[in-house]
Amino acid sequence: MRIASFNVNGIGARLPRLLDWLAEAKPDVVCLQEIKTETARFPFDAIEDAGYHALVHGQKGFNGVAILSREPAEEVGRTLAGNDGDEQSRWIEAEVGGIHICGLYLPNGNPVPGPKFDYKLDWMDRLAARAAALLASERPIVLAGDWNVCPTDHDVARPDMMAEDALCRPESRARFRALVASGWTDAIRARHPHAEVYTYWDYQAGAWAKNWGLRIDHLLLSPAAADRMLDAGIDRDVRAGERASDHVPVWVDLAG
DNA sequence: ATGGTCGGGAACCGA
Repeated sequence: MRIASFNVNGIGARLPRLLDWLAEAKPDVVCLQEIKTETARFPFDAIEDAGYHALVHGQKGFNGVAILSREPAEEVGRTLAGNDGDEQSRWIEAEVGGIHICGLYLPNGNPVPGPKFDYKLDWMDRLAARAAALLASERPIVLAGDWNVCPTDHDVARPDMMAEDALCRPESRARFRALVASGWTDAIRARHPHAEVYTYWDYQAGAWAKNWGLRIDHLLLSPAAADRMLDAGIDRDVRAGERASDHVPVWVDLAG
């Protein structure tokens, strides 16, 4: 069972690229981030024609997440507890094929310091609380998405340029590290412990051509899911396509 | 050197 995550950066502009990738990669489940559209405007017909069901938590213009799946998914929720005033569409949870899937789009948090960074750190604390509750279930769980956290300097091409960025700040990294230490497996890093792996290259300044990338899209596995991991990787070639997203898909294969 | 490039949606904001 292949479970993937892909920040498409606008489903409207990216639909042809997404359909190409679905046909080629044939994932069983895909968490999408930054669809940047209202739920009602999601291209359900095109996704269904491609063979996928869709659970969509949209938002006009910004954010927005979805879970695509070959077999129907049962939605569990679309809010991350802990802030009733949070209007941003960044979370969706579902059961698919015996796996508990959480699709997340973690706040960027720039500039630092400021209210956006405070929101990011608070969001990470809320995520940690939900993750702890899920972990206690001892079920196979995947936390999949754009985490907007670059876990270590090994995960960024130009750590000197990014040192003050919210994606690399110690406050962000400490929360990510604590989450992993609480019992989750960072699937990509577990399968590629020493390799240079990036999942995002900025549109600006020729970052792709210079391979100035970041690893910020992650798949965290509960122990029951990690026990079933066969492989994990990224589809790097997607970044080179016409009208590409600035992120590439990441995926994990679980036995069964 | 404070740029450089996208998407959404119609002037900028967010990344």
